[in-house]
Amino acid sequence: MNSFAARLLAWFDLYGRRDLPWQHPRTLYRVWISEVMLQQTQVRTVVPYFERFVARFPDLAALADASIDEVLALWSGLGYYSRARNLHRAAQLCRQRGELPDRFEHLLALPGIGRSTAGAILSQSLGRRHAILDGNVRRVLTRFHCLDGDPRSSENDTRLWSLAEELMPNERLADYTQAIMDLGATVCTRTAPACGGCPVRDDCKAYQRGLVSKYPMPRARRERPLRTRAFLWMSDAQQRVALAKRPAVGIWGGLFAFPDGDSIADVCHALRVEIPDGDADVTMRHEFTHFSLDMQVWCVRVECNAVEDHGLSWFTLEDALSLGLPQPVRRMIEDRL
DNA sequence: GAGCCGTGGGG
DNA sequence: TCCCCAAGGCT
Repeated sequence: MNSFAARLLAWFDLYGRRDLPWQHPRTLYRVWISEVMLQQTQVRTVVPYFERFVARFPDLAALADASIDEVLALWSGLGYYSRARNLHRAAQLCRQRGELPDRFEHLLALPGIGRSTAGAILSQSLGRRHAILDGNVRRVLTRFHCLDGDPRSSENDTRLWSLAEELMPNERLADYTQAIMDLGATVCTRTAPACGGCPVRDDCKAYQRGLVSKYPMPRARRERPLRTRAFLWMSDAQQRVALAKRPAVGIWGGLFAFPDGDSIADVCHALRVEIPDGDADVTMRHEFTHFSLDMQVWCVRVECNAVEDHGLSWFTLEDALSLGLPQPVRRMIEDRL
């Protein structure tokens, strides 16, 4: 075994994380769910979602047989909702077999599973020898080799994948995969890395050169445009709220939200509702990765039979909270309760 | 291949 | 307040 892997595994035996919920039991299905939830999402955020999800869908058949609305409801608040739709689709594709495929190429062919996630699933659940390249590994190896430039560039991407493959041992692959992620998450952190506790610092080029804080170099930054969108919160006499299911593609795909449009006049015209006077009753800024959204919300009282047949459904506020809702919509409804 | 897709937390 | 980005993948 190469010394990198040996030192990392020895460190893992002392300091690695072994109490994560998807490690007990560490089945193909549960690791799959966890890996998809963990895409671009921190462990702390995922844990409660994972617990609820596998309690409701304990196996692949349960997930495949569920409705997409129920799947999205359990995903509500976690973000990147195409992950939930892909998870559901993949479960249905594997429904007849009753289990996920255990071959890398077949796993990779499923929606929502890329090279890194396929490798993580097989190495962690079955101990197969596949590398991963997530944000943690990317940061660790970028420092270890002092890779210059944007760590997400295609050039560095190719380098990092081959480095990840080279450093991989031939045994204890489940532990190794967990170990290199744990190192990135707990020692080789983005800010204030704890190099004093790093098992491979003697061979780390950035540490040797005193340049740990310089790596990874900043990504090419792109500006975040501001968009404005009008939302209409309609209440009827029983305090119920009208929500529309959003199209599957685009932001908040498949979730329930207040009907929206470029302007409040557009929204009201489409619903044949009288346009309210004045400015929005509530304005809130919601931040996405690639744009900021000013949500302008007008609240109106209407008779529910006046706006039916426009793809809207009426819910009590309590019932609405059990739907798949965008987080800001959930917050607004919670505040009103 | 560059843009799209959520949300939360740290500094 | 603002910037960064986290167990990435899809188009």
